[in-house]
Amino acid sequence: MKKDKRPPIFMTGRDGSTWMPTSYRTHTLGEIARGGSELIDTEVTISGYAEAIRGRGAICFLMLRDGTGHLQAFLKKDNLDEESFTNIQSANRESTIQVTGKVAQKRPPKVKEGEPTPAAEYEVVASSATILSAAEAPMPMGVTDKVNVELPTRLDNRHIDLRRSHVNAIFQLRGKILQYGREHLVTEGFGEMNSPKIIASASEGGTNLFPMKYFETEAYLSQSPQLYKQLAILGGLERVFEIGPAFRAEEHDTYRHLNEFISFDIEMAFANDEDVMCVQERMIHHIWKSVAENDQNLIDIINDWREQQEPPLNPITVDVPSLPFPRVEYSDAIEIIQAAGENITWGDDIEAHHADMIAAEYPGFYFLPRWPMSMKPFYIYHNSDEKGPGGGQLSRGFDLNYGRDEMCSGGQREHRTEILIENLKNMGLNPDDFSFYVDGFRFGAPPHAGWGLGVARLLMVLTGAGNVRETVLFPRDRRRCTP
RNA sequence: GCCCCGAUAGUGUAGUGGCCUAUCAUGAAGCCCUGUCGAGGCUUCGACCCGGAUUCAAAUUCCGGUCGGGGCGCCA
Repeated sequence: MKKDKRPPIFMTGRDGSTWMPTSYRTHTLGEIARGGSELIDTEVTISGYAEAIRGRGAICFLMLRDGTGHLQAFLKKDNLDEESFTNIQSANRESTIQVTGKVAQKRPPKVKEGEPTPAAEYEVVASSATILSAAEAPMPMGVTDKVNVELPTRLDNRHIDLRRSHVNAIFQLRGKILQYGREHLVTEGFGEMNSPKIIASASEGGTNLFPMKYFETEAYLSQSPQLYKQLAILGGLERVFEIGPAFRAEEHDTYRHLNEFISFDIEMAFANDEDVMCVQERMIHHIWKSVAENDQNLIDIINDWREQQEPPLNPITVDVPSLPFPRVEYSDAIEIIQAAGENITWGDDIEAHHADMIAAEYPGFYFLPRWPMSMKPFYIYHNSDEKGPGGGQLSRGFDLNYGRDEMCSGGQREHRTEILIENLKNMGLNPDDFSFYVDGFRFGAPPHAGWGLGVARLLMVLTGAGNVRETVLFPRDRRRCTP
């Protein structure tokens, strides 16, 4: 490609980041669209997807889209060779096209008398143009068409669905959530780790695992990094986090469950449940605050789309939650649900429709600490003097909810070996099966706590998505294993 | 595992036994116009999931199948 004559100025990416010019473009579309006045008469090379190709005469308007925005290229038959002109003019939408030409201000549209003239817009007047890759027609689904496309069709064609601005924005925001989350944990001294996803046995019990063949023996896909995070803590890493997949072989089919999901986990030594709840609320606060400060453009893109729906959806807003988040202890939650007229007793699970009742009093994020020990896994800690109203043993396990939906569960972990073994027995598990884990506690173990947060569910809250499949690029559910 | 629901052009839909040679939008093909502005105008193309049954007549009713959707249960 043509070498840019500019000194090394960097392209501007979509979020103010610097993108180095590449062999296929000297500028991004967003850069020219936003900073066109500085670039007038500059020769540029741009590349993108053809979003609309209009004009069948001696002129052609080519609307291009790349990862940073949209820009029109103006092609005039006289200005470039006839073959390229004809090819572009008859190209299908979504073909990828490269254009070289000079930046110019667009001719202002005709406005009715009395109406204000719109802000100046820019375009590239093509001197040459090439189809990099021709798109076939028709598309399996439209990118800019106004027809609604159903989720299964979108997921079957996710690579095309992702070209739609609001879908693209959701996944850019996902990256931001992880970035800001990491950023925050690092400032609190956490280090990133990875645990194995191939495991020899059910690490916790309680959920169905996907069996797999590991050479000659049977193995499973990991349901959670839980036990390995703890082993890292026992080994003295003090503060760790992991962002990685978890697999559950449950045949559920709801808007919030998937069989493969990304869990954002932490584990922290010399800490209890309250300590790690504080880490979590500070982290979520940091994520929301950072999105509000830096990424309103992505929220705006989603809102543009929501406004165009029929009927229009309410705009989403990034409301930075105030600290601390409410703590609604399990026993109090049961009372709230009972007061709402529901037949529930201490020891019952709090289901989604129950959570609605709590959410009515505590909109937004709230913690549900101090669940009954009987409802929590064997590795959750308890103080024997902490009892519920009927005398039931309380645990130091907690959930984080947003509205009706569980975002996270966590707790202080049992670090006392004898009690750990007792818990396993009480829950009908054989301690011998967990020796690799239990033995870790025999040689000194710090009290510790941690949690696991569903990234896609958090992204649902941030983007207003009504289905977790919206916030996972290639979701794996009961029926879907492709693409 | 349980309970509902659905399947019509590439996409999204209308359709409740004959008016269906199947609606509309979007799309695609072509033409006209045009420095266009989610451009506009005209023409054309393109579909009833599969098998069986009822009926003079089935996209429409019934049975079976396949595929899919929603909810619940289950689920650190």
